[in-house]
Amino acid sequence: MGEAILKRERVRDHLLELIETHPAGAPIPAERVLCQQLSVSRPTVRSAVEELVNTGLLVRQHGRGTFVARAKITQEMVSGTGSMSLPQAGGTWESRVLEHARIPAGARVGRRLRLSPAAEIHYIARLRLVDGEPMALEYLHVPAFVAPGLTLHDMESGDFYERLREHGVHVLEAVQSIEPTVTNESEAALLSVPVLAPALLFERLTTDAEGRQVEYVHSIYRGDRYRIVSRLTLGDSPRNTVDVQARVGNDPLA
Amino acid sequence: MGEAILKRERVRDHLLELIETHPAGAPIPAERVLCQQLSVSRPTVRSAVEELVNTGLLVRQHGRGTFVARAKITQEMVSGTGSMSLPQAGGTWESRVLEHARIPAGARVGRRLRLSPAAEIHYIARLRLVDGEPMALEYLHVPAFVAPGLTLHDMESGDFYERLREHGVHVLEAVQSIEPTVTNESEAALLSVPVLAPALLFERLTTDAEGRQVEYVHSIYRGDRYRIVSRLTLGDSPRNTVDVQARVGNDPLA
DNA sequence: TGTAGAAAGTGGCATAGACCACTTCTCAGG
DNA sequence: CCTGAGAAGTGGTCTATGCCACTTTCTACA
Repeated sequence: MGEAILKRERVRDHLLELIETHPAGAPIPAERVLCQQLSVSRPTVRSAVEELVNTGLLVRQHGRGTFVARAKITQEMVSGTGSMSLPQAGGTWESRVLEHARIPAGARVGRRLRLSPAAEIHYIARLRLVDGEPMALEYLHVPAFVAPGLTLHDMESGDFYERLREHGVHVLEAVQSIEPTVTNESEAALLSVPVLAPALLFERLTTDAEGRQVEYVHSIYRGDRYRIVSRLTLGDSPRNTVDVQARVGNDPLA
Repeated sequence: MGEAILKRERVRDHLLELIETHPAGAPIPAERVLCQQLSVSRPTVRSAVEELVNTGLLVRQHGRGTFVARAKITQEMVSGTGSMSLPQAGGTWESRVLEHARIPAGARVGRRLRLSPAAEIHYIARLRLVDGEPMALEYLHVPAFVAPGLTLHDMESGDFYERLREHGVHVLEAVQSIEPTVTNESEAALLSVPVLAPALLFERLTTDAEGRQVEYVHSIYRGDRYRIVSRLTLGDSPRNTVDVQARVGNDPLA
């Protein structure tokens, strides 16, 4: 086991050296070149490269080449107490509303929001993009009583939480669940990734100072672009933060 | 894009059907058989199977065959307030102590525990196994003042938190960070997985009722065996839970 | 009757080659 | 000077084939 008998491992180790000695965004030799250098076949090289692409260390681009993945950017999604900012990474975020309706909560959402299934809620599904590239799907559910006159524009704009505060709703946040998952067909289509691509699912239940559930969010984030770090720090100053480390953009060059 | 032109995708879809129609643990046709049935080459079949193995839907066993992965078992790791149980999944857990010492906290750990770098702590590194199979690495750091007379046996046994309570330390728990990572060389060796295998890293900082940090834990869990679901529920009854969904054992049969 | 060994079936690794799709660059023609 | 066509280079997919390693089963011998 000590020696690297497998050619595939030998190739992988060679690639790891290249990755360590090259700056982010630098190209590595073409697959056919690596074949000659290491005296292995192309499928073997491709297999090794694929492994490192899956772990996020390399990036492949069709007619261009293979590159060392760029460093990840840390962004803060939720910060401080009672104030929330929308996730923003090193790029231009925009939202595209896919669906918007005022509907009964239903069993699943009603249970989470502690409403009867017949209670009315605002429902909005939106696609979030960075620099025009799909990044996440968000499904928001807000009880109608929280914001009776909520408009589409209110939910679309980043000022949603400020609007709530104007209504006397002081939000406290609870990240309820974060888990790795894979995309289903519709999610894959909307996010422009393959079916079964790794993704991150989170459910967030937002509570106000009086213990009322004021928002339930269900999100699917592209796993090839995001890493989740969830922090809950108790102690002197209560504070919840969720950092999303994102690698943004297809351009491997700085 | 609508049609499945790629053979690889056709094979994958066929496999997904098999997975849905077969119970967990059931074998799927041999690779060479699938080649004939679907009129594709073996590398193509292998590529599709590999994708589903990576996403955890299939399990391969060398001389035996390929099987539908068994359902995941949900286990509760932390439950209730002020009481903590060690993670236990559908199997026999045991701990193997790798290292144990009373040492200065150092800069990194000291900062987390709010101690001076020179302050003494108990340090213990242990390997956790399920049914004899390595599952996780845990690195515990406990300030010496919390439990002056702490013995190796205390830390090894599951009664650690009860022991603390006897000392008048009422623990409150905060899951600080959960993130996907990959194994480095030493971790891979200890966990019996390949280098760069997917893994879950968490850091846990335990705080008592007076706001003192009483424990800092740094853990590496095998990503091929675990899924993390972190829950923080505010509301009527404050309660933190962390569920670990584990698939245990190599035996795909019930 | 019991056991050792062969045989068959499985996944694991690797090769050589072909063709396609996409990107970039170059160079000739306007 | 600009533009467009083509060449060259890249990764993407697939085939056909061979051999190895591991597991299970069955057979033949003691």
